[in-house]
Amino acid sequence: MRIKEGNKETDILLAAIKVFAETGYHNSKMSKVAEVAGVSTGSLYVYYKNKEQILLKIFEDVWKKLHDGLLILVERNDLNPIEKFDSMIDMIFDAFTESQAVAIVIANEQHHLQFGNPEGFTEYFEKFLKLGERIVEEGMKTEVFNPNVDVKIFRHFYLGGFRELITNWAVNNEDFKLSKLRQNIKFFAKNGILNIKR
Amino acid sequence: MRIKEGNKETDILLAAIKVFAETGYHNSKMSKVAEVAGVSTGSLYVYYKNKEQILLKIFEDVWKKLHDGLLILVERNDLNPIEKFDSMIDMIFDAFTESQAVAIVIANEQHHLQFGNPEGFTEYFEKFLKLGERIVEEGMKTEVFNPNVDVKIFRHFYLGGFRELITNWAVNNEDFKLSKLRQNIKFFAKNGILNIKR
Amino acid sequence: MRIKEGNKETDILLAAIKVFAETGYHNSKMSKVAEVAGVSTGSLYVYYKNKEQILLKIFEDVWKKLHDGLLILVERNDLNPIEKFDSMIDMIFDAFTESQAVAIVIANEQHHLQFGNPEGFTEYFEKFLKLGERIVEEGMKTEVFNPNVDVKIFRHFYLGGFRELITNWAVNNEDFKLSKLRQNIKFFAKNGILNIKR
Amino acid sequence: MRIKEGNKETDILLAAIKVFAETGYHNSKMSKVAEVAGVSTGSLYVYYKNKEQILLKIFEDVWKKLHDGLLILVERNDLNPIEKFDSMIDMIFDAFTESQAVAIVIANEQHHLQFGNPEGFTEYFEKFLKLGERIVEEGMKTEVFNPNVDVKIFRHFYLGGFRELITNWAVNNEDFKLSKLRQNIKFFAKNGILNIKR
DNA sequence: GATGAATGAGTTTTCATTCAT
DNA sequence: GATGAATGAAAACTCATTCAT
Repeated sequence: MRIKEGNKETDILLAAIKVFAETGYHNSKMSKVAEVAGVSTGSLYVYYKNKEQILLKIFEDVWKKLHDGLLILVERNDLNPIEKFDSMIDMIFDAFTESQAVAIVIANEQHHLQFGNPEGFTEYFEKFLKLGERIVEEGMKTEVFNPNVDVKIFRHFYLGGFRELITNWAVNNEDFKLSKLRQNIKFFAKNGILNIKR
Repeated sequence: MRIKEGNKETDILLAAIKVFAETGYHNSKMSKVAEVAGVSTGSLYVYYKNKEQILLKIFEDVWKKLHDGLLILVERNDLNPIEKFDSMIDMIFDAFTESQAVAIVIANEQHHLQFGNPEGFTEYFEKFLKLGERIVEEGMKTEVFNPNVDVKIFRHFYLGGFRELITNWAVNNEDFKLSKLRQNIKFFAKNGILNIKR
Repeated sequence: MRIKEGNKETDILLAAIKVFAETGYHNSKMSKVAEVAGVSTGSLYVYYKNKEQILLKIFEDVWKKLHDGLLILVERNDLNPIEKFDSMIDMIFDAFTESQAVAIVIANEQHHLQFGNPEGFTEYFEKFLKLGERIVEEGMKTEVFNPNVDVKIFRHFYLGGFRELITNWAVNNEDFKLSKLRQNIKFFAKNGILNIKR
Repeated sequence: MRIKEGNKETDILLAAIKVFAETGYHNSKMSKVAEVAGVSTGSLYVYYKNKEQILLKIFEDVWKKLHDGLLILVERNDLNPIEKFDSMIDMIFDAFTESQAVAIVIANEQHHLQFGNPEGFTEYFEKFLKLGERIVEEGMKTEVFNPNVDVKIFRHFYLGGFRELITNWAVNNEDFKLSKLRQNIKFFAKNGILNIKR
């Protein structure tokens, strides 16, 4: 019997992330996940009810981590809204650049999962978005952010932009330098493309 | 449920868009596409080599149309870069809001297709992006757009934002008014979120 | 492509009866049913939704046939209750001795199916029993049958006896001569139920 | 849900009877048996070689007990054949009504086991039947039972009737009163077999 | 003896694709 | 070109059984 140093539940999750990122969820075989995890196919089902539950767990972990981080950020009194906004972007940035594979899986499967499985999809995603909105709304109150902007539209827009960018980085990571990416994203979000002289 | 235009090739494509949008490409059955198109399953294979070719054709059509439109726009002499930029956004906006089903399919399957099938994926997508870059670069030369911005990063970012927004509109179309959406997108792209007094 | 003279739906059913009788429903593989039927496994699912539906169809056919036959018998005016009772026994007898395999399947799987699947189980079984009760009750009215007997108990008892006997015949058919079996069953049944004045 | 008698071997057997009766042998999981017995799955295999052996043990116990009881009955000199016959029916009746779960398991699985596993099946069943035959044959010699009846046919018939009735009682026990059932069965049996001079 | 995590062979079912008509 | 019955490879999932602890 094979003895792994690690924890099987985690091994399986990491293997699934890798395999799903490489082949896409629907084209990934459970047998491949088992092989990469170094366990039998049966063991997959000891830890996860089925294939979809593994995918849902990947999302749960990511969005919970981001949610928890953002929750702390939101409640800090020592930062002004712009600083919070920048920190938020850093946080998301770090979360997705930490693992390219996770970034790819999130980018590829979020829609399928979110809209095809509304009940099962992690609550943390929506909560995370709400926290992001709060930061923006705080900034609107102090008028550092434009109060005429629709927050919901803004959040979708920037999250989508973010996601696209990170995925492209994850797939073709030689194309972008991360530091430049991070800097550009912050700049776009705040200033747009117009060349305003200030 | 039957979509009947008289032309089988088109009927099949429209049926596929509808079915793929509803169920997702991987969960859609060819037999369902045939049923909706009002043809036999055998006929599907008279007009398309296989399931994936139908999906590729959907993308080909969308991106070719956008590319062709943008090509004309780029070469107009009567518009300044900002006007061209606005027109470009309108064009993309119209393309995706014309058919919610197409918008959903594009949003859901672009990654799978683009990265899982690099050879077969339509050349018009990349060409379309290049044309968009040209408009931005023109604006940079005349310094109405910020020349320090990385064009590639910018294009991914805004396209991603766009996509996310449109998909959410397509899925939950009661949430957003299209006119407001269009106006907000233009505004974000150009001005960002900061409340600059000008 | 194999061309069978017969009808595939019937071929599959006959094959299933044979295989289920030999191995028992739960130990029978669909691949074996397909092989015996001379079709591919896929074809099984063209004609039947799943394995259980095949089993249910076997029961449906048997009990419907018996029900339909008994319905005609019940309504005949030219026979007295004893004659009807004898004819009923002949009818059941013929139905089960016609195909040993069917007899075995019925004997082995009726309980599982009937109590494990109350909604899906054929209505004809219960209707058939009701018709049998009517014949007995008619005989009770004219007092050729003992009116103190509980008809429901009687019907279960004799049907169970019948079933057991036929199954044993089907499995070990050298042990019993059919004619003797038939004669004995009639004798038991009537001498048990007849209201003999002593 | 836990059945705890202190003796693991017995706990497991009782749990298996309960689970097999509820779900049917083939649909019952060993893990469920272990859970109900309040032991680990591993312990199941300490006391029984495999799943089938548990089932066989259930049958062994029932038929051995009936055999042993009938053996004593057969050899009594103080009872005439009719009294022995009545006592036999009471004995069988008591055995099966004592535990509804056992009755259901016997009814559902006897055929599978008996014919699918002729070597492993308990010898006591056949011995029990032989003893029953002896009682009937004794009665035939003294001509209280009809000597023209085939004893083997008779035994199958009445045992089958019995089984069917008891199972229906076990599944739907509100339908029949046990005392009435017992009385009816005795009546059917005797009035079918008695050699009445008319 | 007791445990229960791990196994992996085994089975049903699905569905894109084919091809004889 | 049009059909749709037939195919069969593929894959998710199950669960009795084992065995290191």
